[in-house]
Amino acid sequence: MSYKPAILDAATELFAQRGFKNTSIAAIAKNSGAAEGTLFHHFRSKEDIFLEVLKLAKGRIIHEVDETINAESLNTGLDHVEAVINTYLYLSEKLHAEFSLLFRGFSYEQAKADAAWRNTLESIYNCFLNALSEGIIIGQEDGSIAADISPPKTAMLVFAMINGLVRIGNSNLFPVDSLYFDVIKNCRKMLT
Amino acid sequence: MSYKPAILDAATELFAQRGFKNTSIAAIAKNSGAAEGTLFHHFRSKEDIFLEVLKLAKGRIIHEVDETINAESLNTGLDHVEAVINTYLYLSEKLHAEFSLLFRGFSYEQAKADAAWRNTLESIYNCFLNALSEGIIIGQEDGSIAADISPPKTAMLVFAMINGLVRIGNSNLFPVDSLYFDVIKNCRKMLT
DNA sequence: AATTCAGCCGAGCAGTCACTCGGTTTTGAT
DNA sequence: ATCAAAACCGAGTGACTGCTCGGCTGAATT
Repeated sequence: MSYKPAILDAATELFAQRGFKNTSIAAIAKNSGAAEGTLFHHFRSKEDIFLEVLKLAKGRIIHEVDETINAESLNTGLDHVEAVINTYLYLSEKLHAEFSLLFRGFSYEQAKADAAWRNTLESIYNCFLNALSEGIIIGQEDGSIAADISPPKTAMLVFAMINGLVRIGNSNLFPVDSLYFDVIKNCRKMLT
Repeated sequence: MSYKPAILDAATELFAQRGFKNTSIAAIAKNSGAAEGTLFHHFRSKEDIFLEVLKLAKGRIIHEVDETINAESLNTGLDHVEAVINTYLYLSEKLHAEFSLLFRGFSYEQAKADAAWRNTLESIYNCFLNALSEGIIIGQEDGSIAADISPPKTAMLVFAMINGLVRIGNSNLFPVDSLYFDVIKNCRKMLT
């Protein structure tokens, strides 16, 4: 048995809670049960650990999105879009640590200089953006969504709203749980 | 003359660009022209510097909002809401450093345990949220905005969208400048 | 039994950090 | 000119950091 999974689990939780700079190798070692030296047997550097953690998060998020959206029987394109929104809000709680990771600035700093980071982040965002965009196109074909809107642009605006809302909730300044129903209502207004 | 303003200027820029943990006292000293010891003559700690920087940002943002919104001659409540949105998008570029500060996680961590931090952040957010809310109420009275929506809830959703959009732009993953016009269009759909 | 090697350990290293402190210089009121 | 306070300086300190390295362990292979 290897400590690798335990290290990644501990690192996921700590990076999500405290961020990259505030998480020490010593803390990951302690929380995973491994010795400090063991971390560097499995990973090249602390940044390497974060990247692996982010890639795992990407896998989990994309897997859940595929699972949830494809499982539902969706009649119209509008239903499709609403299912994506609900999935995002649902996952922000179910995969709380993974989403918190995405709210940390460190990954975006890395993405500016490193393609591996950039690709991983883009994959996660595109997973939602493309699903929204496709839903809008389907809706425009079946008439449930207005024909005069741009699918990618509107997808980005819908995503900005739900992403912004969850981020505000994550900051603990204002409660946003009670707004989850209103999000759907307002998006419907934007789309029809 | 005191180095205090130069220190706050340098710190604002550095904290905005690199974040709290990645900005060293040495760097602030160098960029401001003061010696390290001088920083601790004017401020109790590095965190104290950030808090003062944040309070300055709060003052600048609130001042600009008052200036910009009150200067315009607004006919309807809907015009009022749109003016707030435009102001937010405009200020996110004009006060770029101050807004970047708000996209850094550090302040929100501090806000969890310290009322001074929490109050400062809440003031900035409420400055926009209240302006949006008031605009919606005026609009409901003059008929330019639908009567069946909740002003504070809808204000929060509009804010989540514009805040989310600017944050996505700030992350450098997707370009969002071309969406600024669509934001207004979609908000109008939500409100009427 | 012998060999091998991935996994594991933790003391130690070199570097960085926020902050202190004893002192000098500048300022401004009398 | 005197003097006290405020401003300023920068070498030094102790705590912490990511990471290395030489050696130990145990299971699999031959």
